[in-house]
Formats: sequence, C-alpha cells, structure tokens
Amino acid sequence: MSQGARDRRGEILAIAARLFARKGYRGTSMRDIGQEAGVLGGSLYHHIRSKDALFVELHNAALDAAEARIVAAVSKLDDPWARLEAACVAMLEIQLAPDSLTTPMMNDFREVPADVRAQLVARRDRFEKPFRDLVAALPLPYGADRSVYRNLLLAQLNSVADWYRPDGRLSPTEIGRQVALLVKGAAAS
Amino acid sequence: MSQGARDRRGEILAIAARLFARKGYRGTSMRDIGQEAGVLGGSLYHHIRSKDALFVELHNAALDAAEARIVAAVSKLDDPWARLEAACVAMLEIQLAPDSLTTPMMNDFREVPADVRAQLVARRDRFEKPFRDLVAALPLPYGADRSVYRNLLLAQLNSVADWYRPDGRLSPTEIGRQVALLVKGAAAS
DNA sequence: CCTACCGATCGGTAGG
DNA sequence: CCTACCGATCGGTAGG
Repeated sequence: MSQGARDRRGEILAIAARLFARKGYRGTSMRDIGQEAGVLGGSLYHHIRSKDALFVELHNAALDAAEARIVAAVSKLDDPWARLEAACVAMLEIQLAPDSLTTPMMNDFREVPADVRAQLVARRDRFEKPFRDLVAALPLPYGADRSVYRNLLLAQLNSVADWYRPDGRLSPTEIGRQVALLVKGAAAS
Repeated sequence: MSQGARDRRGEILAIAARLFARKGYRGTSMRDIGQEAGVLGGSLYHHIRSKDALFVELHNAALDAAEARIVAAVSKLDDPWARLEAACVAMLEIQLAPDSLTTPMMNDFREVPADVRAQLVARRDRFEKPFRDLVAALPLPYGADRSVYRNLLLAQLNSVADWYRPDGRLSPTEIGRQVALLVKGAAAS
C-alpha cells in the first residue's frame, strides 16, 4: 500500500470516528462519511470492507490507545489512590481531547447489530480490567461492593463527554481529579 | 374515545416504551412495534400521530411519573443527606422496575432528529431541577464543584440500568443506597 | 385494522 | 474514484 493510500485511509478513519462519536452508529451513513471525505459513499469500499468492520476497527483502536496510556500513567505510581486518580485523569484527557481519533462516545451498544455488539462488549470487558485491578487494590471499608463501586466509577468517567464544555471552568485533568476525589471520599467515610 | 380504544392505546404505548428502551429510537421501527401489538406498522397511525410524537410522549410521561415519585419520597424528610438518599432510591426503583412504562433508558439523544432532541433536553433539564436543589442543600466542603458533583451523581443513577442484573446480589433499593453513600462519603472527606 | 402503495434512504456492488 | 444500480427497509398515507 502506497504512502498516499495509507494517509487517505487514515483521513477516512478520522472522519468516520468523529461522525460516529457525534451522531452514533445508525445516525451516521456511509454517504455522510463520504461527503465529508469528498467522495461518494460507495467509493469508501475501496478502503474498508463494511460499515460494521469500520466501526469495530475504530472502537478497538480507541480502546487500545486509551488502555496503553492509562497503564503507562499508572505504572509510575505505588499508592493505590494515586494510581486510581492517575487513571481517571488519563482517561478523561483522552476522551475529551478535541480532535483525536480516540474520542469514543461509542457506547452505542444498543444501536449496533448483535454480532458487532458481541465484539464491542468483549473488547470493553478487557479494557476494564485495569480498573478492576485498581479497585481491587483499594482499601475500601467492609461492606462496600467493589463490583458496584467499579461500575459507578466507570459510569462517571464515561458520562463526562456528554456534559463537558471545552470552554467551561474545569479542564479534563481537573474533572478527572474530582472523580477520583469523589470515589475516594466514599472509602474514607 | 371508548374504553377499549383507550386501553388499546395504552397497550401500544407500553410496547413502544419497552422496545425503545431495549433497542433505541432508531433501532425500533414502527413495524417492530406493530408486530408486537399484533398489527401492521401502518395501523398504528390510528392511535398516534408520528413516531417522533410517540417518543416524546413516552419520554415526558416517564419523566413526569419519576419526578412525582421522587418529589414525594423526598418531601417527608428534612436532613439533606437523607433527602438525597431517598431521591436516589426512588429513582432507581422506578428505572429498574421490570415492566413499567416508566422504564426509560431514553438517553438516546444523539439518535433523534434535532427538533425532537430539543424537546427531550428541555424536559430533562426540568427533571433535574429537584436534584439541583438537593445538591444545593448539601454541606459540601469548600472547593467542591456542585455542578460537576450533580452531573456525576446523575451519571451514576442513569448508568445502573446498563449493568443491573435482576438476579444479582443487590436490589434497586440497595444500589440506590450505595450511590448515596458514595457521593456522601465524598463530602465527608 | 388491512391492502397497497409512496418517496426516501440505507449498505453494498459491478463495471469501468 | 464515479456511474448506475440492487434489494431491503424506513416513516407515513389513501382508501376502504
């Protein structure tokens, strides 16, 4: 594959990622993607196999990149709470970056065909493993349900992209710290 | 309108609510709704004006019922933390009830036409007012951002329907208490 | 509530 | 990368 073709494919992936993030899987047609790329919808099939495969590829690439950055951010630290905070900050810095291909918002699991959904769920479960480990290492009080705790933590992180305003008072980093602070306080009470 | 017709309409609304909750707005066709109701898709238009209007009606009815129950649950209490906990418990009991028309999961804002979305957002903003008031009354530590705090709280409540298992260890009531405990601990730290 | 249909849009393909 | 098209499906309607 030539350099130009590889770049072209990357452009198309970036465009598709942005549209999927903004309008969802079903709300984004191949013709929409083609229009932003300056070609007709059918022409995209020279670069991709199907809409499903495109979506799965983007989803996996986003989670790969996010997971690598989170693991790296955490590895330098020892204290369990510091590690959790670093993971929250890293995740939000990735998820709220304005232009990256990694911007997911791909929690559209209900919008997607069943066989695609199975792949997304499997990849997401692997993605959540670092968080399971982080939460497992926390000194939570007796009676706290670590499974519920982890789900509530991830729900907070995933929600931020829905209400975050780039021109707001708080940066992604600061919001990440607030999330960590919130779930940390719970353990201290 | 006759008694039979009113019941029939209610049946159709309940079916539509369940399908929208499970498959999303775009993932649910009028023909899908018709099939579960035992009629063809076109026949539904004797009872409703349009798919958009049906969705908005269901969404508003769900939020009306939820808001009324939450306000009632809270009104008997004085302590700000007890009021917050009661609101969390009431919200989850409603949202996780297996069969009610009130089961939303209608956070599909991205799936919906722009003019419909504007209506849903406006109604949701009103719905969140009790939570704004509840959070405003909390004795949070200096430096806590009440707006972020409220968003994170609502994110937790809205997420539960995605991972709750009816046969799991915790009941909706117990999960509601865990959410309240988590956000309360944050203030105590 | 059905039959029979409308115009629009979808993912995808053949052939150049 | 385009032209020209495919079969399927969509929300919705007329007329009974």
